[in-house]
Amino acid sequence: MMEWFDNKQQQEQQLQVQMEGLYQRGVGGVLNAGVMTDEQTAMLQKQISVYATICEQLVEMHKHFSTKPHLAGMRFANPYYDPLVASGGGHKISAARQRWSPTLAQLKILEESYEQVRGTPGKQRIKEITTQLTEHGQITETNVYNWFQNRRARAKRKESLQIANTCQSEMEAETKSPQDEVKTVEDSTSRSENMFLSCHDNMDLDQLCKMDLPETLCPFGLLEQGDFLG
Amino acid sequence: MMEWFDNKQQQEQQLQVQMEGLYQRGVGGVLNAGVMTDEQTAMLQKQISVYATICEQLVEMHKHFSTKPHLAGMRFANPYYDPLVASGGGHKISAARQRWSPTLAQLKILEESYEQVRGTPGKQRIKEITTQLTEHGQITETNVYNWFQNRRARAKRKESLQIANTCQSEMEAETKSPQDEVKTVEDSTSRSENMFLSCHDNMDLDQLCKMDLPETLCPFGLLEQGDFLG
DNA sequence: TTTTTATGAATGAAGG
DNA sequence: CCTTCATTCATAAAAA
Repeated sequence: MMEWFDNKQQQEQQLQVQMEGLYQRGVGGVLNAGVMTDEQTAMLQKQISVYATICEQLVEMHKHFSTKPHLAGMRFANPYYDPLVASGGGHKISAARQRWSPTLAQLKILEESYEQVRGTPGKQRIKEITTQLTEHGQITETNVYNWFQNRRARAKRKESLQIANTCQSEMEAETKSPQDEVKTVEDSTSRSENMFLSCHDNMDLDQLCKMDLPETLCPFGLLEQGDFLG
Repeated sequence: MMEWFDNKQQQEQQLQVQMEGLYQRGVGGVLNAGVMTDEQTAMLQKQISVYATICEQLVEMHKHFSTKPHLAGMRFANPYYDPLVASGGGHKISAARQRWSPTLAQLKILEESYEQVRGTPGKQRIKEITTQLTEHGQITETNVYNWFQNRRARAKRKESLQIANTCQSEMEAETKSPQDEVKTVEDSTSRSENMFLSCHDNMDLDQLCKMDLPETLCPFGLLEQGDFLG
């Protein structure tokens, strides 16, 4: 793992050096009658190939997500997400997306409603509550629906966790039931596990490479699948 | 901010690895050219700029992508189907995921099929699609069936909510309670639609073009917005 | 800051 | 078909 990183840095340096000659000629926007060595040319080819390959993936992803109806329709519902509008300033996209969060007044009503109808929220009931909560802030039926879903699910989970813990306490440190272990570490494990897996996800390119794409982007051809493994 | 940088470096590492692979393989064709004309060099610079710019976007996109195994492909979430692991022999990482999740290629096909047949796919059609999708990853007919069921149901629900929500937003635009300040950001425009946005929206290519990124990848600098057309 | 927690939201699957 | 549940993802808020 570490030697791989060092190797990477070494290559980066090498790449940097090779680029310098080119860069000097290219500064200022006007090209002098410079001559590139074979090495430099090869380096450029490699770089373009790499870029092209990754770009092909990006194009596919973008195409794919653009064809999602619910996403496509959403884009123009919010001016901030409209490319034509958003291009005005150097805004950050991340700042724009903000998930709903109940106000204190809303939360109070929600909790009361949850106590009343312990079981099913009911579709009509959702509408009622939503209408009521609208007076205390922005809210949608989806928000209410999700809130009840999560509220019930997490109450249930907490309860089962409680039982599991008491059982475990009674048994002391004798034998740990596999069930307890699963439930205890469930949430905390998921994140780190995903982080670990994400490293592999970076190299999950074969699926994307299978998709047919125009070859106009790169004159040197695209990378083969085996090339990613080194 | 910091996590973005880390992710960026991670992506760079991946890039280097890919380049290394290419380097070892060697690039045929133009390698022995020797001298390039200014026109060719300019073309190369332009091309690299284009690729680098898009790749920078990919880096940003990766931040959202890498933590979603179900989008990147389930085979890495399930070691059994990972070629790298499976071919390596008895090398288990952890308990495999129990729930099916479509790979990116599968999703693409599914969405296309969904667009084609708006109604119920039919048992025979399901079989066809399943067979087709098998080439892109582990999948069963039940998975396909469920996917279509959910896809249809949620599209329907979202549509109805969409209408109700826009009407609600219009009515709320005039009477804004001070409680809303908690949720509102710098833009005064009503954006209750944000609640419906998924993380996929961050991957919008148009949006990613707006982001400012370091110039480490490309020695010729990144393209401006208008440069994509030329 | 960085890490942890709480929670809104997305989604595969099951029940009716 | 529709609803509901269980799990997971992602992020805002809180803690360290």
